[in-house]
Amino acid sequence: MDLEQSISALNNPVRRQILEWLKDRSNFPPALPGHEDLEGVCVAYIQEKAKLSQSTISNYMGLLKQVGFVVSERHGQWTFYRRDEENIQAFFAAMQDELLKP
Amino acid sequence: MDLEQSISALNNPVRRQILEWLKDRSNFPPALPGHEDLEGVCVAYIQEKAKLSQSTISNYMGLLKQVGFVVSERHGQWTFYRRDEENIQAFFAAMQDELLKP
DNA sequence: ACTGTATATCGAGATATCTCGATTTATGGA
DNA sequence: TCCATAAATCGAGATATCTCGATATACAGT
Repeated sequence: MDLEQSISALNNPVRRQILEWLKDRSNFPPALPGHEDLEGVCVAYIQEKAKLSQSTISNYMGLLKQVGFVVSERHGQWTFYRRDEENIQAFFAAMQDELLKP
Repeated sequence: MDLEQSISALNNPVRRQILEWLKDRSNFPPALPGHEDLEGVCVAYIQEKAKLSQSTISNYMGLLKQVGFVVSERHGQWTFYRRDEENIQAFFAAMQDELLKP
């Protein structure tokens, strides 16, 4: 749990927005045939919604993954990203521990 | 409550450290004669502890004030800063509202 | 093996943040 | 009024972040 990097990862409105979107799979288009039972969302769907370049979104997802806010799973040519609720909560716990009194 | 700016303000280890220090007045030297009953800590004390330049710390305190994490009170030539617990908690509430599921 | 699609990585220009020293402003005391 | 001290503001160089297009890699189907 690297607070420094975690805060940095959240210090960007699009990355925060992506984390919000990932709360609910239905924020994205339906899964392609064969992907129905896979958790997570592929990069292309996220990119389409965020309207930033593919490389930017891939980079963003890498950052979010690095600090543990999301996990990725590769299936064929697709990488599926989903939130890691436990780590997100751990971040809040650490943050509050540092910043809230006492 | 501007989340964007608030996160930005926290995206710096020294500023977070200052907020931690301000939890407890005893992290700083004793108040000067005449200041004993004033809440908060003057910029010079914070600067001394943070070991950064006067202008940097003044700037930092300005940022923290702008997002409401601290309030300032002027007494003579001194500006005393102290935490605004209510706003800090409001920040966490907003943050959790945006980032925690559901 | 070849082609096409999805993602990751690289390199770079534009923009923002960090931090400083110098200067300015505000205040208090002699 | 003049000087000293505390804090705020200004201007700038160094460093980091943002975001892109181009390229590389991984995989699937023909």
